[in-house]
Amino acid sequence: MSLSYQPLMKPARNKKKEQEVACEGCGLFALCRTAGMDSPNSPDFRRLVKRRVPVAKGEHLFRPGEKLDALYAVKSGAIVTTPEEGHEHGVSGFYLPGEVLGLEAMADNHYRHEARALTQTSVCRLELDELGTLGDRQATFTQALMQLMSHQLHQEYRLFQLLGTHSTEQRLATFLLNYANRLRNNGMPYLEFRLPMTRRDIADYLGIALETVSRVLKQFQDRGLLEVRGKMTRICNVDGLKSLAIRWHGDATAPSPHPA
Amino acid sequence: MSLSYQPLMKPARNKKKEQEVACEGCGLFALCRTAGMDSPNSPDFRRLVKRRVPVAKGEHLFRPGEKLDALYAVKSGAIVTTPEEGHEHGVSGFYLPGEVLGLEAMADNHYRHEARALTQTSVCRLELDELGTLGDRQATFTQALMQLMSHQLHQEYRLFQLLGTHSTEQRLATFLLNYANRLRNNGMPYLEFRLPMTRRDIADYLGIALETVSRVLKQFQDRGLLEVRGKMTRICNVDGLKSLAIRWHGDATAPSPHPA
DNA sequence: CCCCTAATTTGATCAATGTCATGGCGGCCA
DNA sequence: TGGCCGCCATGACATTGATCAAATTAGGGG
Repeated sequence: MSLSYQPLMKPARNKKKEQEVACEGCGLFALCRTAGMDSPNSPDFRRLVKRRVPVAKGEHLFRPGEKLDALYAVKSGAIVTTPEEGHEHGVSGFYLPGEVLGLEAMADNHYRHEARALTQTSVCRLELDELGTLGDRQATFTQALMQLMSHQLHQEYRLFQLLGTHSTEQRLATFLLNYANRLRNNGMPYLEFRLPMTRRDIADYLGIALETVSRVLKQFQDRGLLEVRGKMTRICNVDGLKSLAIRWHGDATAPSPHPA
Repeated sequence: MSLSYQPLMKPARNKKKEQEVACEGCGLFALCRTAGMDSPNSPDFRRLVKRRVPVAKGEHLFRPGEKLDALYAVKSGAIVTTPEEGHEHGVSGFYLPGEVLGLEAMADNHYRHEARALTQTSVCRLELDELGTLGDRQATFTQALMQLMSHQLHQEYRLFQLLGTHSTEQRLATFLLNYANRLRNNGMPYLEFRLPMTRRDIADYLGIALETVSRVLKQFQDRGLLEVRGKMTRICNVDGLKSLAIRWHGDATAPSPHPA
């Protein structure tokens, strides 16, 4: 492997400009477009979609049991969700720029999870109350929403396999590749990045002990697959990692979070 | 515990009359109703919904990559699905009467899994090609479909937690309770039942070794929680099992597979 | 009813990984 | 800049559960 690497730096101390995903790469794009994105400043559209709403680190998007009022798409930063009741097994998902939260709430109009910002984050809010104003575009909208849901459903099935059945090494390798690919889907740097969540979050998400996360990362590093310094992470040997990861049906590339 | 139990019998040798779920308990009910169930013999409805299609044991409903043409609801019997590629980690889901298959295929109009009958089974087929004939009921239909998908999405999130993070004992206890509750939702006997899948299927589904399934079941039996004889299973101590299972948000009752 | 095959049970062994304990580092605030 | 607190790394140890091997049982077809 090439040795032109810079050493992994501490994350910049200054206000880092957060990478923001373009609308075209966002899971809500099909919905926004239907909702009138062609004229993003029209009153109709602005009522339906609140763009770039800032969410401070640690702040909540929604909590379990709250009434569903909007779907969210992460624009920059990251969101973590934890399941309803017990904090016992903490983390049900990480949401990166372009990814959509809230779909599972549509069954009964109440959010199921707690959604919290892992860092300074901005999101777009799609106001479901305002759907009535869509008129004859509503059918198209519903169609797009359904595809989005079906897609997310399928993602779940796959993650599901991941967690149930595999070694810690496989889980972590898959997690890292999946993470990298999701960054890449947004046109962000994906071989060197900051993992915004704690080791404990990762451990809970993958269903392993947090010490094991540390150890396996270290081991990956010793094998030259990775460089890790705290939350900063660089993937040095993609193929090596891929060979450890669970074959994600044919390649290790995560599909983009938006359908079609 | 009461001792009025009959010993667990071998499943009857004679053609057992399969328990069939009523339409009202079926996940497709909202869709069928919209599609014109009020006159179930009308040509329109009969074109849209094929009822009680028999599927022989081992026969396939669909295979990965096939074009999505219909949603299925299990009417009696059981279906197992296995993920697309590798038979390596075999089982992604079991579907009991009233439960719906195929939703995850709507993202790109191709089935993702292989769906196979575990026993003599009958299903209802909802023909998606015929949706055009719905006319102005289509919006209602789409709405119901979306709720169904959201619900299933949420189910996935929960299973997900189950598999990732818990001991074999917890997984198996949760699996059994979940199974029992799904039977109960259909008004079927739910404390004594036949598990139609093999130990290997269960093991793959839960992400543990098949020998472990045997051992833990044995151990449950020794503790008086269960009686097991081959595939026949009787839950003797529900509360005991519940105390072992993962707290399935507040109670161990599985929600019915259909929304609202 | 018997036989054959596949499913299941059971036992022995051991590697993987969780748990507990401790020390160090880093980020954040005054 | 210094100190504090929470996150992280690492070591020792315990335990779970996978693997390998083999005996037993069940059930479907002739």
